[in-house]
Amino acid sequence: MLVEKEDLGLSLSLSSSDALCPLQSNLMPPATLPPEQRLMLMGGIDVNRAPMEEWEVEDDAGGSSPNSSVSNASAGGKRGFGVAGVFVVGGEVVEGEQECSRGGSDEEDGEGARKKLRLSKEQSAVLEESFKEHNTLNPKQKLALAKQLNLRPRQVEVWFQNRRARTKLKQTEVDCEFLKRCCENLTEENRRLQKEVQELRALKLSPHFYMHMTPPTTLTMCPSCERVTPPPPAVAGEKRLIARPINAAAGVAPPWASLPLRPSFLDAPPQRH
DNA sequence: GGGCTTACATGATTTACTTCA
DNA sequence: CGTGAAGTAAATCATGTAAGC
Repeated sequence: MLVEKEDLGLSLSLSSSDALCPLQSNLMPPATLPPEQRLMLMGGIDVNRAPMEEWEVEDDAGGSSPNSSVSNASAGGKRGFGVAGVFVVGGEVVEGEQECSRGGSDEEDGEGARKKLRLSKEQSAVLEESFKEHNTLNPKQKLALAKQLNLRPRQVEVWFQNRRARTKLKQTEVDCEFLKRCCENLTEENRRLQKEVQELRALKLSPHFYMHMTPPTTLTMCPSCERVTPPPPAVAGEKRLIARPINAAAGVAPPWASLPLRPSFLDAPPQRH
């Protein structure tokens, strides 16, 4: 869904703008407005509305690890949880309680099958904002957010897990693109330098080479950057071999010049809490 | 216009691992 | 040091939606 890509700023396609701004991929603004179509489909109704009592009880420990399955939605079969409220089923608004279970389970096909929960625009926006502030949640924050959004803490937790995973995936693609471009530029640079070496060798074999060569004393090298400062401008008509900074010839930019800002792999690894 | 297929987005689950008390 | 709980990443599944035919 194209529009929802924008919602999360998580388009996995590597558009040129993505490649140019890799470090901002995590900071994409949340979508201000999802499509009207979606709004119509959702009917402006929060399909995930769940009674507060459910999660307030089930998340008593403040944590809901996927492995502590007794406390989460996977209890009782592969997945199953009741959601009371208003639902959109087959395009119709249905009111009441919906038994939510894995669609693939044997006993749940047909009308009783769980509709996939979709977070509302507002819920997604709040989660996005929260994710921008901190991409992990402590139990307190999780509970507060769940309460604010009328979701179960487990849903908030899952949302953050998925968001982290997909952000990382996106960043990995950006990093990959960065390295690819780096490789391409270095290959090009290598090709250019080899050509230059060939030309110099050809010149060296030429009998006039030393006559046209600038005395080495006119070249000064910066000790820090190891670049050679060119001598004063040549007299008009005079041809000289001039040492110059790499890539200064032919207006060739250095390999890194056209690359985006620091990719994520140059940053320090994230600290675990 | 409706049905079918396909691709994609995304919520949810499972498993393995790490950290910490 | 061994153990269990908690948290997370990674892989994967399942479902809803849009687009193309």
